[in-house]
Amino acid sequence: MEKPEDPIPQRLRVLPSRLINQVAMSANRLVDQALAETGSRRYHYALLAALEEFGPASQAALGRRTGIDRSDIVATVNELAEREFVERNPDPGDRRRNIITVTPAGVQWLKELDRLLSQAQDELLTPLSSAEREQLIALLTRIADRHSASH
Amino acid sequence: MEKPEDPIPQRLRVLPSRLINQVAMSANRLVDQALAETGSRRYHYALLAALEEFGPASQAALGRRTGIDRSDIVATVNELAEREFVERNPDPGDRRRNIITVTPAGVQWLKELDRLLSQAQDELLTPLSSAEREQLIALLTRIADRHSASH
DNA sequence: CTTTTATCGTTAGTCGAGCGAACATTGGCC
DNA sequence: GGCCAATGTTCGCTCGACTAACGATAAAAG
Repeated sequence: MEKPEDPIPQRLRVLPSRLINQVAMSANRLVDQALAETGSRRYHYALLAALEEFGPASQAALGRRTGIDRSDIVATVNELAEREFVERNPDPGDRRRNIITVTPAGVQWLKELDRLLSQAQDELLTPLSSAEREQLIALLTRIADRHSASH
Repeated sequence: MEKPEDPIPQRLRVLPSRLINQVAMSANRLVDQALAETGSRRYHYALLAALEEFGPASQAALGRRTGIDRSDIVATVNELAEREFVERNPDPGDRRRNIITVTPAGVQWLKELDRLLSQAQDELLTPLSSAEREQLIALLTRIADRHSASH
Protein backbone atom coordinates (compact mmCIF):
# COMPACT_ATOMS: atom_id res chain seq x y z
CA MET A 1 0.00 0.00 0.00
CA GLU A 2 3.00 2.27 0.18
CA LYS A 3 5.75 0.33 -1.50
CA PRO A 4 6.30 1.32 -5.09
CA GLU A 5 9.88 1.70 -3.74
CA ASP A 6 11.95 1.96 -6.86
CA PRO A 7 15.13 -0.10 -6.71
CA ILE A 8 18.43 1.76 -6.47
CA PRO A 9 21.20 0.63 -8.81
CA GLN A 10 23.73 -1.64 -7.15
CA ARG A 11 26.61 0.52 -8.32
CA LEU A 12 25.16 3.48 -6.49
CA ARG A 13 24.03 1.61 -3.41
CA VAL A 14 27.51 0.53 -2.44
CA LEU A 15 29.52 3.43 -3.79
CA PRO A 16 31.21 4.88 -0.69
CA SER A 17 31.28 8.45 -1.94
CA ARG A 18 27.57 8.24 -2.60
CA LEU A 19 26.74 6.62 0.71
CA ILE A 20 28.60 9.37 2.46
CA ASN A 21 26.74 12.02 0.56
CA GLN A 22 23.49 10.34 1.37
CA VAL A 23 24.23 10.37 5.04
CA ALA A 24 25.55 13.91 4.84
CA MET A 25 22.26 14.99 3.35
CA SER A 26 20.31 13.35 6.14
CA ALA A 27 22.60 14.97 8.66
CA ASN A 28 22.19 18.38 7.09
CA ARG A 29 18.47 17.99 6.91
CA LEU A 30 18.23 17.18 10.59
CA VAL A 31 20.67 19.85 11.68
CA ASP A 32 19.33 22.61 9.47
CA GLN A 33 15.83 21.84 10.53
CA ALA A 34 16.75 21.93 14.20
CA LEU A 35 18.59 25.20 13.75
CA ALA A 36 16.09 26.80 11.42
CA GLU A 37 13.44 27.02 14.11
CA THR A 38 15.75 29.32 16.01
CA GLY A 39 16.85 31.37 13.04
CA SER A 40 20.38 29.99 13.14
CA ARG A 41 22.58 28.38 10.54
CA ARG A 42 25.48 25.99 10.74
CA TYR A 43 28.02 28.75 10.39
CA HIS A 44 26.64 30.45 13.48
CA TYR A 45 27.42 27.43 15.58
CA ALA A 46 30.89 27.05 14.16
CA LEU A 47 31.76 30.66 14.84
CA LEU A 48 30.37 30.73 18.35
CA ALA A 49 32.15 27.47 19.13
CA ALA A 50 35.47 28.84 17.93
CA LEU A 51 35.02 32.01 19.93
CA GLU A 52 34.00 30.28 23.09
CA GLU A 53 36.84 27.80 22.96
CA PHE A 54 39.68 30.06 21.89
CA GLY A 55 38.51 33.49 22.89
CA PRO A 56 38.27 36.69 20.86
CA ALA A 57 39.83 36.48 17.42
CA SER A 58 40.09 38.25 14.11
CA GLN A 59 37.76 37.25 11.32
CA ALA A 60 40.61 35.70 9.40
CA ALA A 61 41.57 33.54 12.37
CA LEU A 62 37.97 32.47 12.76
CA GLY A 63 37.93 31.46 9.16
CA ARG A 64 41.02 29.35 9.57
CA ARG A 65 39.69 27.67 12.66
CA THR A 66 36.28 26.84 11.30
CA GLY A 67 37.12 26.21 7.69
CA ILE A 68 34.73 28.93 6.66
CA ASP A 69 35.89 31.15 3.83
CA ARG A 70 36.78 34.61 4.98
CA SER A 71 34.27 36.14 2.61
CA ASP A 72 31.53 34.13 4.27
CA ILE A 73 32.70 35.07 7.73
CA VAL A 74 31.60 38.62 7.03
CA ALA A 75 27.95 37.75 6.65
CA THR A 76 27.99 35.34 9.56
CA VAL A 77 29.51 37.88 11.91
CA ASN A 78 26.98 40.43 10.69
CA GLU A 79 24.12 38.12 11.53
CA LEU A 80 25.49 37.21 14.93
CA ALA A 81 26.26 40.83 15.71
CA GLU A 82 22.72 41.86 14.80
CA ARG A 83 21.39 39.58 17.47
CA GLU A 84 24.11 40.75 19.82
CA PHE A 85 25.71 37.36 20.22
CA VAL A 86 29.06 38.77 19.21
CA GLU A 87 30.74 42.15 19.02
CA ARG A 88 32.96 43.42 16.22
CA ASN A 89 35.63 45.89 17.25
CA PRO A 90 38.66 47.22 15.45
CA ASP A 91 41.94 45.86 16.73
CA PRO A 92 43.89 48.80 18.14
CA GLY A 93 47.15 46.91 17.66
CA ASP A 94 46.53 46.08 14.01
CA ARG A 95 44.12 48.26 12.19
CA ARG A 96 43.52 45.77 9.44
CA ARG A 97 41.81 43.45 11.87
CA ASN A 98 38.47 43.31 13.57
CA ILE A 99 38.38 41.56 16.88
CA ILE A 100 35.28 39.47 17.36
CA THR A 101 34.11 38.77 20.89
CA VAL A 102 31.29 36.59 22.20
CA THR A 103 28.81 38.29 24.45
CA PRO A 104 27.32 36.53 27.47
CA ALA A 105 24.12 36.21 25.46
CA GLY A 106 26.20 34.56 22.75
CA VAL A 107 27.58 32.00 25.16
CA GLN A 108 24.07 31.28 26.33
CA TRP A 109 22.95 30.90 22.78
CA LEU A 110 25.78 28.52 22.05
CA LYS A 111 24.57 26.30 24.86
CA GLU A 112 21.12 26.27 23.34
CA LEU A 113 22.58 25.31 19.98
CA ASP A 114 24.63 22.62 21.71
CA ARG A 115 21.43 21.14 23.00
CA LEU A 116 19.66 21.25 19.66
CA LEU A 117 22.61 19.84 17.78
CA SER A 118 23.15 17.03 20.19
CA GLN A 119 19.55 16.01 19.69
CA ALA A 120 20.01 16.09 15.94
CA GLN A 121 23.13 13.92 16.18
CA ASP A 122 21.21 11.44 18.23
CA GLU A 123 18.45 11.30 15.70
CA LEU A 124 20.93 10.82 12.92
CA LEU A 125 22.78 8.02 14.67
CA THR A 126 19.69 6.33 16.03
CA PRO A 127 20.35 3.01 14.30
CA LEU A 128 23.82 2.70 15.84
CA SER A 129 24.90 1.60 19.32
CA SER A 130 27.29 3.83 21.22
CA ALA A 131 30.17 1.54 20.39
CA GLU A 132 29.27 1.72 16.73
CA ARG A 133 28.97 5.47 16.88
CA GLU A 134 32.48 5.72 18.21
CA GLN A 135 33.68 3.38 15.53
CA LEU A 136 32.08 5.48 12.86
CA ILE A 137 33.51 8.67 14.26
CA ALA A 138 36.96 7.14 14.46
CA LEU A 139 36.86 5.95 10.87
CA LEU A 140 35.55 9.25 9.58
CA THR A 141 38.10 11.17 11.55
CA ARG A 142 40.92 9.23 10.01
CA ILE A 143 39.65 9.95 6.53
CA ALA A 144 39.01 13.61 7.25
CA ASP A 145 42.47 14.04 8.78
CA ARG A 146 44.22 12.41 5.88
CA HIS A 147 42.53 14.64 3.36
CA SER A 148 42.76 17.98 5.10
CA ALA A 149 46.12 17.88 6.87
CA SER A 150 48.29 15.77 4.60
CA HIS A 151 47.31 16.78 1.13
CA MET B 1 58.12 25.77 8.90
CA GLU B 2 54.68 25.09 7.47
CA LYS B 3 52.53 24.50 10.49
CA PRO B 4 50.55 27.55 11.47
CA GLU B 5 47.78 24.89 11.51
CA ASP B 6 45.01 26.65 13.32
CA PRO B 7 43.30 24.49 15.90
CA ILE B 8 39.75 23.34 15.19
CA PRO B 9 37.25 23.73 18.01
CA GLN B 10 36.62 20.51 19.91
CA ARG B 11 32.89 20.84 19.46
CA LEU B 12 33.31 20.81 15.71
CA ARG B 13 36.03 18.19 15.56
CA VAL B 14 33.85 15.49 17.05
CA LEU B 15 30.45 16.56 15.80
CA PRO B 16 29.31 13.62 13.68
CA SER B 17 27.26 15.67 11.26
CA ARG B 18 30.28 17.87 10.64
CA LEU B 19 32.70 15.00 10.26
CA ILE B 20 30.43 13.46 7.70
CA ASN B 21 30.23 16.68 5.77
CA GLN B 22 33.96 16.99 5.86
CA VAL B 23 34.42 13.56 4.40
CA ALA B 24 31.64 14.16 1.90
CA MET B 25 33.48 17.22 0.70
CA SER B 26 36.69 15.27 0.23
CA ALA B 27 34.77 12.57 -1.57
CA ASN B 28 33.10 15.05 -3.88
CA ARG B 29 36.35 16.77 -4.60
CA LEU B 30 38.01 13.54 -5.62
CA VAL B 31 35.06 12.29 -7.61
CA ASP B 32 34.30 15.56 -9.37
CA GLN B 33 37.91 16.02 -10.24
CA ALA B 34 38.15 12.52 -11.67
CA LEU B 35 34.99 13.02 -13.68
CA ALA B 36 35.70 16.58 -14.74
CA GLU B 37 38.62 15.56 -16.90
CA THR B 38 36.20 13.57 -19.00
CA GLY B 39 33.47 16.19 -19.08
CA SER B 40 31.16 14.12 -16.93
CA ARG B 41 29.29 14.87 -13.77
CA ARG B 42 27.96 12.70 -10.95
CA TYR B 43 24.47 12.65 -12.38
CA HIS B 44 25.77 11.16 -15.59
CA TYR B 45 27.09 8.16 -13.77
CA ALA B 46 23.92 7.71 -11.77
CA LEU B 47 21.75 7.79 -14.85
CA LEU B 48 23.92 5.47 -16.89
CA ALA B 49 24.13 3.07 -13.98
CA ALA B 50 20.37 2.99 -13.60
CA LEU B 51 19.89 2.42 -17.30
CA GLU B 52 22.46 -0.29 -17.57
CA GLU B 53 21.13 -2.18 -14.58
CA PHE B 54 17.41 -1.89 -15.16
CA GLY B 55 17.16 -1.21 -18.87
CA PRO B 56 15.30 1.55 -20.70
CA ALA B 57 13.10 3.69 -18.54
CA SER B 58 11.11 6.88 -18.46
CA GLN B 59 12.70 10.00 -17.06
CA ALA B 60 10.43 9.88 -14.05
CA ALA B 61 11.45 6.32 -13.28
CA LEU B 62 15.10 7.27 -13.62
CA GLY B 63 14.52 10.06 -11.15
CA ARG B 64 13.00 7.69 -8.64
CA ARG B 65 15.79 5.19 -9.01
CA THR B 66 18.64 7.63 -8.72
CA GLY B 67 17.15 10.14 -6.33
CA ILE B 68 17.63 12.88 -8.88
CA ASP B 69 14.84 15.41 -9.14
CA ARG B 70 12.86 15.08 -12.31
CA SER B 71 13.63 18.63 -13.27
CA ASP B 72 17.32 17.84 -13.11
CA ILE B 73 16.91 14.67 -15.10
CA VAL B 74 16.01 16.77 -18.11
CA ALA B 75 19.37 18.49 -18.31
CA THR B 76 21.28 15.31 -17.56
CA VAL B 77 19.54 13.38 -20.31
CA ASN B 78 20.16 16.28 -22.67
CA GLU B 79 23.86 16.18 -21.94
CA LEU B 80 24.10 12.44 -22.29
CA ALA B 81 22.05 12.48 -25.48
CA GLU B 82 24.30 15.13 -26.98
CA ARG B 83 27.24 12.81 -26.65
CA GLU B 84 25.11 9.94 -27.88
CA PHE B 85 25.41 7.89 -24.72
CA VAL B 86 21.63 7.66 -24.46
CA GLU B 87 18.64 8.05 -26.74
CA ARG B 88 15.40 9.78 -25.90
CA ASN B 89 12.33 8.43 -27.67
CA PRO B 90 8.65 8.97 -27.07
CA ASP B 91 6.90 6.01 -25.49
CA PRO B 92 4.38 4.76 -28.03
CA GLY B 93 2.34 3.16 -25.25
CA ASP B 94 2.15 6.30 -23.11
CA ARG B 95 2.64 9.53 -24.88
CA ARG B 96 3.45 11.43 -21.74
CA ARG B 97 6.65 9.50 -21.36
CA ASN B 98 10.03 9.51 -22.98
CA ILE B 99 11.85 6.24 -23.01
CA ILE B 100 15.55 6.65 -22.38
CA THR B 101 17.88 3.99 -23.72
CA VAL B 102 21.62 3.50 -23.31
CA THR B 103 23.61 3.20 -26.48
CA PRO B 104 26.55 0.81 -26.77
CA ALA B 105 28.80 3.86 -26.55
CA GLY B 106 27.00 4.73 -23.34
CA VAL B 107 27.69 1.32 -21.85
CA GLN B 108 31.32 1.70 -22.80
CA TRP B 109 31.39 5.11 -21.23
CA LEU B 110 29.87 3.76 -18.06
CA LYS B 111 32.72 1.28 -17.80
CA GLU B 112 35.20 4.09 -18.12
CA LEU B 113 33.41 5.99 -15.37
CA ASP B 114 33.40 2.84 -13.27
CA ARG B 115 37.14 2.75 -13.55
CA LEU B 116 37.60 6.41 -12.68
CA LEU B 117 35.20 6.26 -9.76
CA SER B 118 36.73 3.16 -8.32
CA GLN B 119 40.09 4.92 -8.30
CA ALA B 120 38.56 7.90 -6.56
CA GLN B 121 37.00 5.67 -3.91
CA ASP B 122 40.33 4.10 -3.31
CA GLU B 123 41.99 7.42 -2.89
CA LEU B 124 39.30 8.52 -0.49
CA LEU B 125 39.54 5.41 1.64
CA THR B 126 43.31 5.18 1.52
CA PRO B 127 43.75 5.39 5.29
CA LEU B 128 41.44 2.42 5.91
CA SER B 129 42.07 -1.31 5.61
CA SER B 130 39.62 -3.36 3.59
CA ALA B 131 37.99 -4.62 6.76
CA GLU B 132 37.58 -1.07 7.96
CA ARG B 133 36.17 0.01 4.64
CA GLU B 134 33.52 -2.64 4.88
CA GLN B 135 32.78 -1.60 8.43
CA LEU B 136 32.37 1.99 7.37
CA ILE B 137 30.12 1.07 4.47
CA ALA B 138 27.99 -1.11 6.72
CA LEU B 139 27.55 1.62 9.29
CA LEU B 140 26.76 4.25 6.71
CA THR B 141 24.33 1.97 4.95
CA ARG B 142 22.38 1.43 8.12
CA ILE B 143 22.08 5.15 8.69
CA ALA B 144 21.19 5.88 5.10
CA ASP B 145 18.54 3.16 5.07
CA ARG B 146 16.95 4.34 8.25
CA HIS B 147 16.60 7.87 7.00
CA SER B 148 15.44 7.27 3.46
CA ALA B 149 13.15 4.29 3.73
CA SER B 150 11.51 4.71 7.13
CA HIS B 151 11.36 8.45 6.60
C1' DC C 1 63.45 55.16 4.40
C1' DT C 2 61.23 53.29 0.56
C1' DT C 3 59.58 49.77 -2.11
C1' DT C 4 57.65 45.40 -2.38
C1' DT C 5 55.02 41.73 -0.51
C1' DA C 6 51.47 39.90 2.45
C1' DT C 7 47.35 40.13 5.26
C1' DC C 8 42.74 41.69 6.35
C1' DG C 9 37.92 42.95 5.70
C1' DT C 10 34.64 43.45 2.28
C1' DT C 11 31.82 43.20 -1.99
C1' DA C 12 30.36 40.85 -5.85
C1' DG C 13 29.79 37.07 -8.45
C1' DT C 14 30.33 31.91 -9.93
C1' DC C 15 29.00 27.08 -9.60
C1' DG C 16 26.66 22.86 -8.53
C1' DA C 17 23.28 20.31 -5.90
C1' DG C 18 18.80 20.01 -4.14
C1' DC C 19 14.52 21.70 -4.46
C1' DG C 20 9.44 24.10 -5.29
C1' DA C 21 6.07 25.99 -8.44
C1' DA C 22 3.84 26.15 -12.42
C1' DC C 23 2.08 24.55 -16.90
C1' DA C 24 0.51 21.71 -20.84
C1' DT C 25 -0.09 17.14 -22.31
C1' DT C 26 -1.74 12.78 -21.57
C1' DG C 27 -3.70 8.54 -19.01
C1' DG C 28 -6.45 6.13 -15.78
C1' DC C 29 -10.63 5.91 -13.10
C1' DC C 30 -15.46 6.27 -11.96
C1' DG D 1 -17.32 12.78 -20.13
C1' DG D 2 -15.13 14.69 -16.09
C1' DC D 3 -11.77 14.65 -12.52
C1' DC D 4 -7.34 13.57 -10.60
C1' DA D 5 -2.56 11.85 -11.23
C1' DA D 6 1.60 11.40 -13.72
C1' DT D 7 4.97 13.21 -17.02
C1' DG D 8 8.31 16.34 -19.22
C1' DT D 9 9.82 20.84 -19.08
C1' DT D 10 11.05 25.54 -17.73
C1' DC D 11 12.08 28.92 -14.33
C1' DG D 12 13.77 30.31 -10.21
C1' DC D 13 15.27 29.89 -5.43
C1' DT D 14 18.51 28.64 -1.52
C1' DC D 15 22.91 27.17 0.51
C1' DG D 16 27.45 26.05 0.91
C1' DA D 17 31.91 26.53 -1.18
C1' DC D 18 34.69 29.23 -3.55
C1' DT D 19 37.30 33.03 -6.79
C1' DA D 20 38.47 37.64 -7.96
C1' DA D 21 39.17 42.02 -7.01
C1' DC D 22 39.87 46.28 -4.15
C1' DG D 23 41.45 49.52 -0.55
C1' DA D 24 43.59 49.66 3.71
C1' DT D 25 47.23 48.47 6.55
C1' DA D 26 51.33 46.02 8.22
C1' DA D 27 55.67 43.61 7.75
C1' DA D 28 59.76 42.41 5.16
C1' DA D 29 63.45 43.53 1.83
C1' DG D 30 66.30 46.57 -0.33
